[in-house]
Parts: sequence; structure tokens; C-alpha cells
Amino acid sequence: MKPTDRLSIGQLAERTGLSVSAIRYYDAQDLIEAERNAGGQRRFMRSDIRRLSFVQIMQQFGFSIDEIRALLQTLPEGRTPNKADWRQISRSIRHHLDSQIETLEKLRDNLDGCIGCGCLSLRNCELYNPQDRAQKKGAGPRYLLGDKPALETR
Amino acid sequence: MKPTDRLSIGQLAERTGLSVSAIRYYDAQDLIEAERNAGGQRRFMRSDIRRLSFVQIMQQFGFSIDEIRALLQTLPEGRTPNKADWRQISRSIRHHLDSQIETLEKLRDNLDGCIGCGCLSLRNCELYNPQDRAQKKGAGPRYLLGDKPALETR
DNA sequence: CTAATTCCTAAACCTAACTTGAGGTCAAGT
DNA sequence: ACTTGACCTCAAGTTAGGTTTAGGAATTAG
Repeated sequence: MKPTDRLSIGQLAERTGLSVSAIRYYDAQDLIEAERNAGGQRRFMRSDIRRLSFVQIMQQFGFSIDEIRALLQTLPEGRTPNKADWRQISRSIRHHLDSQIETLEKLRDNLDGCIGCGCLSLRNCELYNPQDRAQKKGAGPRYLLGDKPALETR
Repeated sequence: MKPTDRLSIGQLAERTGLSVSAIRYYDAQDLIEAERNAGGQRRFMRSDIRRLSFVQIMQQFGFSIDEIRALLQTLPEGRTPNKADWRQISRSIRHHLDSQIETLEKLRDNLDGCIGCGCLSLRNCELYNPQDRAQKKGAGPRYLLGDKPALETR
């Protein structure tokens, strides 16, 4: 198999673990671009395996198709993407990832102290939502999400 | 406001930051139970603020409505949930959370070494997908997802 | 050459988690 | 009493990310 060989959609599906229909969908969503052969069938470059791997990974990270397309579009049009290009993408991903992890850790750490103690069960947990004062700050379960009462300044 | 007071759906919405329609939806999905007044309007207990906060938090964690309902149903029917009840719920949540965090961290750590170096850009990155040998292992972007080549046994 | 695969498009369908709209009722203030 | 705003139900619509189906055309194996 020469590097000039093109892959059919079925082959690409096998290599990426995606379904054929998903790849067509990604094509329609402009995440990949396919050449067409004489008979109108899609032909993909081998580098599309990596491109689709990237798509799958980003989905794991919680990125939407739109966001992934945006990331991919920062790649250069004509030329081969270089280290700097990927580093650029990598930076925004790390950012997103770090904040996701931070949120989860914050939630987890509060979980033991707050849900674990039975806060949510009844009327009088000072820690979770003292005297219902939380309402003054607006809506939502603020304390568990990082906007904690002064008490627990740890 | 006495502890015996009940909240209207609008008041509950204000206190939780949820929309009225979302609360009706959760009611229909049996995440909360509403009493009805003489005129047929929903009346909620103040503890439902916490219940809905819990729902919102669990959604942040990536739990589906079905999963949240299951968690809530482990709470006792007649009696007030106690420490042990919540600790029980807390345990399954931590489990879920820890693995979520672990996955994200693994992905993040591989990101710098792998995407950051330009692996996805072209043909010859031994680390990412040496000689395309990855195909033997089945589908998907395995290496970045934890199934790394022997090289990097760190 | 023929049969079995694979591929094509377009349109419909699917699930989750809600929102919106229509048509009507209830509650609160004056 | 009246008006306004909050509520009610039920059905349909919405978005994301695909899958399924129908009816054909192209490719590949023998």
C-alpha cells in the first residue's frame, strides 16, 4: 500500500472504528473533505485516519462538532500543519481540559463534606445552604459549585 | 416563612435557577413529587430546592435523568434519609467522578506529548501510531486513550 | 460476465432534555 | 368585579449527533 493510495469510506471506518454513516455525517459537517473517484465514491487520504482520531478524542473531551470544526479550521489550508499549528490547537484544548478537571475536582471535594454528611436530606445544614441565604446570590446550587459560604475558607 | 409553607413552581424556579418548564419536566420524569392545591397547582416542599440542586449537580457530573432518578430512588420511601443513605449515594458518585477525572487527566497528559508534537499532522510519528500497526488492535484512537505502545511505559 | 459487496443520496427516524404554543384556569391586587 | 400575571395540560417543536431505509449505481471476486 503506497502512501498515495486512497481509502474508501468502508476502509476508513475500519481504521477509525467509526461507522460509515458517521463518517458521511462528518463529511457533511465539514470535519473532513473527501475526494471523489470517477464513479462518485468518496476517497480519503490516509491522514484522514488521524484527523478522525482527533475528532473522536475531542468528543471525549466534551467538544461539540462545531467546536471541533473550529479547531480544525485553524489548521493551514494549503500547507502541511506544523508543530506550531498543533501546539496552537493543543493550547486551547489544554485550557478547556484543565478547567473541566478543576470543576470536577472541586465538585468531588465538596461531595464528601456536603452530600456525604446528609446536607441534602433535611432542613438544617449550615454548610450547604445556611438559612436559605443562597437565594440572595441568584439561582442554582452555588455552594457546591465553588461559591462557598465564608465559613469554610479552606 | 414557616417551614410548613409550600412553594409554587415559580418560586421553586427562582430558588433553583431552573426554568418552570424544566421543573414540570422533572416532575413528569419523577425526579420530584409535587402536591397539588385546591386549584390543581403544584406546591413544593422547601426540601425540593435541595433535591433539585442535587439534580443539577449530578447533571454537571454527567449523569442522565435516568441515572439520577435511580440514585434518588435509593433514598428511603417513608422516612427521612439519614447520613448512611447519603453516604451510600455519595459513594457511587465518587466512583463515577474519580474515573471521569482519571480519564480526563490521562487524555490531558498524552495531549502534550502527542498532539503537541504534531503527531496528528503527518505520516511519521512513531509514538502516535507506529507504521499504522494500531489497526491490529481494532478501531479507534487507542494510544491517546490509554492503550499506549510498549515504548512509553511510564 | 455475473453475483455479491460496497457505495451513493435524500429523507425519515431516533434519544435526551427540554422549550414553545395553544387554549384554558387560578390567584392576587384594586 | 375585573384585570393581570402565574399556572395548568397536552401536543408539537428543537438541537445534537447520528442511524435507518429506500432505491440506485459502482466495484470487486470468481
